[in-house]
Parts: sequence; C-alpha cells; structure tokens
Amino acid sequence: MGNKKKVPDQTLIRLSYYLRAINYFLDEKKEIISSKDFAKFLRISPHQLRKDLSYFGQFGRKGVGYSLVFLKNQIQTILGLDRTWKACIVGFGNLAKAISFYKGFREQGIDIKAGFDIDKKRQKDYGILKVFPLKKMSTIIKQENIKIGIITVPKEEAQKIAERLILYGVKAILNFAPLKLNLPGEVIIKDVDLSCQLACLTHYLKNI
Amino acid sequence: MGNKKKVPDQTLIRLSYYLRAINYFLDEKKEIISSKDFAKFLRISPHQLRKDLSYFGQFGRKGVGYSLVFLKNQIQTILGLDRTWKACIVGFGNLAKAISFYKGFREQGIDIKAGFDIDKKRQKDYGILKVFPLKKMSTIIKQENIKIGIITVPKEEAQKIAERLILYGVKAILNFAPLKLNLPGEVIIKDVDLSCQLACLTHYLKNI
DNA sequence: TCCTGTGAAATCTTTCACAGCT
DNA sequence: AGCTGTGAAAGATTTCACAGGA
Repeated sequence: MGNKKKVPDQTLIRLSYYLRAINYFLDEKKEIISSKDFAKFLRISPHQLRKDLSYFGQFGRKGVGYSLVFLKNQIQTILGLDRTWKACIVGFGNLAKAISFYKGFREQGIDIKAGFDIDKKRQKDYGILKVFPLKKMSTIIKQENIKIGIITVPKEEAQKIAERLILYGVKAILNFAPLKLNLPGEVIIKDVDLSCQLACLTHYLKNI
Repeated sequence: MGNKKKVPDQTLIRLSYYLRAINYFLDEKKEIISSKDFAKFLRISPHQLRKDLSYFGQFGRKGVGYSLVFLKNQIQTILGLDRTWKACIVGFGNLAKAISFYKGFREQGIDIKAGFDIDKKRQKDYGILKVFPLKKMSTIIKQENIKIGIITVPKEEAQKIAERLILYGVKAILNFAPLKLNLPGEVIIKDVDLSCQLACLTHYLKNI
C-alpha cells in the first residue's frame, strides 16, 4: 500500500498529465491500457508511470494493465479533483480572459466563480462569470466560500491583492504576476512566470 | 572554473528568477549583494544560489558579495539573453494577446515579431505587432529569421502548426496547447499547461 | 571577520530487476 | 507469457562544511 512515503512534487505534476492522457484514451474508446503503451504516448518510462501510481495504491491488474475509467477516478481523488473547487480571478485583462474562458478548468473541477477589476469598463457579466469591483471581494469570496485565488494584476498590485485574498479566506494562490509574493507559510502558492519559461528556451537555442 | 559538469535544468530555471530579482535590486539602487541577502529575498538557501552560479564561473568577490551589474550581464549571457531573439505566435486569442502585449518579454530580449491566425477579424496591425493569415507563415518566418514559435491554438490544430513552424525554420517552441507534441528530438519544446498547474494546488488544498 | 567557491555528504528522484498475480 | 508493484541500485540535486581571498 502506498503509505506515508513522501511523494515527489514531480509525481503530482505528472499525475495531472496522466489525467489529461486518460481523457484522450477514453475519447478513443480505449478501456484498458498497459503502462508500456501509456508511457510511450507520454514519452516517459513505464517504470516511472508505475512508480508514480504506486505511491498511492495498487490500481492495475497484473498481466493485464490499468482500467482507464478506474484510474481516472483514482487520480481525480488523489488530486482532489473529485469535487468542484470555487476560484476567483483578480485583474481581468487578456490573461484573465484566456483563463476564465478556457473550458479545461471546469472539466478538471475548478469553477471560476467571479472576476474582480478596478476598471469600470471591465466590470460586466460575461455569461460564464461576472466581473465585480475590488470592494466586492470580501463579500463574494466569503459568500461563495472561494478557496482558490488567481492573480493576474500588474506586479505593483500583486502583494496587496494576495494579502486581501488571504484575509477573506482564500487558501491557495496561482500567481501570474512576475514577483515573489511574501505570504504566511500555510498558504499554498504556485508561481507561473511566462517570461522565465521563455528565458530557459534561449539558453538551449544559443548552442545550436 | 565551471567546466563541463552537467548543469541541472532547475538551475537554469532559477537563473531566470535570479535575473528578475537583480532587476528589482537595481531599481532599488543596490549595487552589491551577498548570497545571504539575495537568497533570503527569494526564499531559497544561500548555498543553492552560490552553487547555481558556480556552474558557470566565479562571479562574486570573497568577503564582499556580488556586483549586481556584473552578475546581470553574466546571467544574461548564460541564458542567451544578451542578444534579441525573434519570435512569432500562432493563434491570436486572449492568451496570445496577453503574451504579446506583456512588456516582460521584450525586456528579456525576446521580440515577438508577428502573429498568425485563421480568423480574418484578428488579422490586423496592433502597433506592437501585426497579425497575418496562416499562409504567410512561411514567408515571414524565413524573411525575419524567426527561431522561436509560441503556440496558442486549440489542441486539435497544435500538432499541425508545430510541424509547419519547424518546416519553416523554427528551432524552439513554447506550447500552450494542452497536449504532448510529437516532434523530432532536436527541437526544443517547453510545454506550459495552465490547468495542470492548478490541479497540483488542489491536491494540497484537499488536506487543509 | 565576512563572504565566496567547491568537494563531499546527505537527500531526493528515477531507473532497474524481479517476485508474484492473471 | 504478459504485466504490475516495489525494494534496491543508480543517478541527480541539494545541502553542508570549510578552505581561502578581501
């Protein structure tokens, strides 16, 4: 049994890639897959796939493979995606729009309930979600019991916004502002810096 | 001297975070910084900072610290950001707009020269860049000698677009489409899947 | 004394090899 | 025979400890 061994962070990240691949296989009407074929599809080693899963339990059948429907359920449970999480997004520019209107989040069980922006022109009902002025943050986050905040404001505002989100009850933050937020340890922070991603590419390009 | 030892991938990623922090310190009129203060700011260990830098050379002064201007130059050179790279972006939706209009890329030396989209309504001159129909890809990529492609099309189109980019001379791809591209080994690919980032957050949230 | 640079130790992650079920 | 699950080996990364320059 996959008991109290520490699970590598990388394993969790791969798990969500596995989930995406499972959905693809299910669309293709597959029902069972071996770690060999699964891994080949993702261009990783079958050992790694099996090891990753073994941290959490025994999900396959020896001599057979993995039931895709069952595995999907298990991974969703591991990642906490067997329920719906409510999120809000602060700073409703192009990036926020791209995120809010992307179906992938809702499919994964993350429901972006509300947007917030200081700019009056952006405060409107987009159908799938409504964008409010910042002063509504407290009320709506508490009312809806929102636990996830997505920050897409300019870097000058980000720290202040993060502090307010936490004050109102948010427990996890996905931060797109290009700076390191200074927040209490119990808050879960994930930084995504698009320009740092590109900067790594150029290092490798240099040597071509 | 930081000779032929293999540099961890994580080191390169951190290097671009270091660069961002250096710019912040320079704005604050700092000139010299010790690994201790630098690391504290980024909430990593000073050992790690020094080790990361030591892969590439000796950039500090014993008993003193690092000159920020000098260090900035060195890291820019390591990452290949001491020159300008030309890039293009395919699929000009909200995400592409967010990326194209974000100043951070240009500051880092990455110049997004052109956009491409099938939708006529999106094909226009946005001042900072022009968006063309897909059939212009070949001409413009070759003419401008573009080496970096950014893919922000729906996942159904992504593989086809990636193949075309490479055919026309692109050597590195930043892929935002939620699938694993199947491309020859010599192409540098960086996948950024926003929904996978969030899925990791929920795993930790579950246990709160 | 203060701080860097780096070999060596400790830790973490991936890969391997094979026992054991179908 | 085919495939999973997992302890152990191999490999990679991070942390430590201290030599040596300012």
